[in-house]
Amino acid sequence: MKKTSRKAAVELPLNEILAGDCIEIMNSLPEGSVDLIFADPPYNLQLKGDLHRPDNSKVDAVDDEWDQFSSFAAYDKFTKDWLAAARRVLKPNGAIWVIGSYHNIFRVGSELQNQGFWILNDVVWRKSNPMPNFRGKRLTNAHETMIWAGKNEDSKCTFNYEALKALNEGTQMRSDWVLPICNGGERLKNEAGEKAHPTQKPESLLHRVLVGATNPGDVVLDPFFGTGTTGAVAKKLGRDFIGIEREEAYRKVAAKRLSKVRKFDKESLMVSASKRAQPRVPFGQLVERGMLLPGEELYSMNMRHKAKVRADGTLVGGPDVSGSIHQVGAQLEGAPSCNGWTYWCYKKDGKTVPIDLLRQQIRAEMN
Amino acid sequence: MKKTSRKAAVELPLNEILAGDCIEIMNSLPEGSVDLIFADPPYNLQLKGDLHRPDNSKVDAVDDEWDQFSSFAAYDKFTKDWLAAARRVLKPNGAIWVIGSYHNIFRVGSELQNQGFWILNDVVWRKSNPMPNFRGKRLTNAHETMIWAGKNEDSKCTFNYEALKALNEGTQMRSDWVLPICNGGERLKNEAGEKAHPTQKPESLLHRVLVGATNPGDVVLDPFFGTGTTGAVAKKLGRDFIGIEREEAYRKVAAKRLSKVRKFDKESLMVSASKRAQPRVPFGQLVERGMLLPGEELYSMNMRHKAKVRADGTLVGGPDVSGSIHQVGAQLEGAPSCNGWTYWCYKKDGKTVPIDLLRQQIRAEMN
DNA sequence: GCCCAGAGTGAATCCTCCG
DNA sequence: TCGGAGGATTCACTCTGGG
Repeated sequence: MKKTSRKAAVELPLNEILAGDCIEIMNSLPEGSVDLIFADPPYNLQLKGDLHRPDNSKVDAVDDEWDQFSSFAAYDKFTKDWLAAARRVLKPNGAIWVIGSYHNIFRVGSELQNQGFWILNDVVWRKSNPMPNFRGKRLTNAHETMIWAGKNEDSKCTFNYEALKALNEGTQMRSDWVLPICNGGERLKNEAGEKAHPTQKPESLLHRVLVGATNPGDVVLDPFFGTGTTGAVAKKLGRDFIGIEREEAYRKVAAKRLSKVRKFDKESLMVSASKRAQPRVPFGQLVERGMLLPGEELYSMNMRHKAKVRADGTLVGGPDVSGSIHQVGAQLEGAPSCNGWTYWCYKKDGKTVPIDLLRQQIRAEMN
Repeated sequence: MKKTSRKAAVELPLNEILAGDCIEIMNSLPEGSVDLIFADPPYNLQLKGDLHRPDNSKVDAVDDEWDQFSSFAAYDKFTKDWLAAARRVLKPNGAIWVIGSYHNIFRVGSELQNQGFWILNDVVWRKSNPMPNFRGKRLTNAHETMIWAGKNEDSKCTFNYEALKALNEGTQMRSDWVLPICNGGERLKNEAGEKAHPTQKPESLLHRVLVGATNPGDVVLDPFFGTGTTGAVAKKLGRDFIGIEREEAYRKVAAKRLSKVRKFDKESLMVSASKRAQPRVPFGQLVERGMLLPGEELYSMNMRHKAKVRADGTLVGGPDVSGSIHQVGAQLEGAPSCNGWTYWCYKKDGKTVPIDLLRQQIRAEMN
């Protein structure tokens, strides 16, 4: 761990719910100290009158005071201010996720781009059990949109490709996620038995976000903490969280919820890693260690080319064709690049085997 | 039919492809004369270097001159101008559909709202066969977003609720549509056998839009006509169209295409109706949804082996034994393959129950 | 004519370390 | 900071050609 991050960690109020306005509080936190922000800002819903189901029961609409904005201009100013404060507390390689609906997400997305955030993906949360459209005047509003953006164009954001691929049973995770809405036992109730928050997000959604975009020990900030879904999942997954919430009622519910959450054991938090994380093995080492001999011939995967190993770990593939395993492979194939480890094979007991097997052998010994 | 609409219909250049800049041409058309606009504007992709597939083949990038803008400001001005012209030609109860990706859709959506359009839904086109993310650095970009908006807040826009419900096998049409991308025989080629347009949209998509948002005899305008998918589907469905296209090559391809289209040609309908598949449930979803917890132990059917669940939906069955439920099962049994769904059980109230039960639960929810 | 293996391809903001 | 080299990375579908 680097000294700077250790220092920041000491100053940060970790695993707490901070009371107050998120813009003021974020501005009071040290600059560049947070790995990830997950934000579920007010949606600026402009509902006209009450909405009734066909049986005349009233739909419990999102009409709380905090969700009323007089105009797009006011909402835009609010968005601009909290995004700027959020950007300030992010580490240079930090990222942000914002969730919204068509009422607000276009304003948010535009402002993200205006401030220099770099959009990595927009992600659709496809609700498997949405509320139907009772009036039959529109399509069933069955999804919400999340924007995933880096602090800058060149931010090296965390992306656990292999872990998300594993979550999706071996094929790349797509930008559309099918997950149920939060209800049943997971949906928090207040003392009166009503839902404690109008837009509580499901933990499954946050699980995927945090597994994919953070590592254990990372600091995750949620400026609109609500009932604390972000904090609950962060705690379970061994990430630190900072929650900011203005409403006392929500803070109370969230605090109670978090006190009951336990972290998963360490082994289960390990996640499938990519090859990129493994130590580099120079091809020359195979020759030095006698696994391949100078003068020995290698064959291309497709058996169309061959090349000879030299004592210094380079290959010769013909007149004027020599260099690293990658360079010679690329040159023979007329390709811009080539992974020599998977391209070249050697003869072993009459069979042709990729040289990558020898690298794996060395890597195994290193553990 | 009202007198005004009869008059406008006479003056309008119906079922033609107009050559030139869409802003100028729209401004030359009579005000308030069009029922629906479908627009597929440039996305402003801002691609940098080349991209290669893992097999070293080069991805044919969308690098056409018409998609180049010098800045967000330039793109915003373009958006503002064409949307204003579009709004002028719309009837008071007219509506617009705009399709885009995260590169441009937030700019478009904001400007729609700024000009007074009233968003009715955002609709996600979930591609059943998208291009993967070849470098494994992001999520597969598997969807595009359409915005459906009325000219005003109080526009009475056409919405054929029952027709869409029928297209969706009797249940309300949702805001996410699963449809394949345009390829195969539908994809138009030029004389050289290359794709005639880099971003041709599938007819199935337009079929749903026009069935849901127009009536026979309505006038549909497409200011970025391209190869004329909007016109082709409009003609099949007995709607009138107005196409505007700047590039002569596209106009020629579109004209040829349209000459072959016959009214009530039902091909595109078949595609959208027939696309139904048993949803795949990844094991990882059981973990995300908290049906199984990271750290929890699973037991083999025969009770000879056990394994621990990890946060990314993989199992650990011992040192150097980890991977999917299927892989770990196969490895522990020394078998070439294994159906993890029926092989693994979990403890529930003291009894061991196959995890497949949990999958069935999820599938049941999806219907 | 049928089947199967292999090649081709799609709106994409797609690498990282070391010197 | 920049340039060069190492080397990691793909899903669903269509079409073509050979047997």
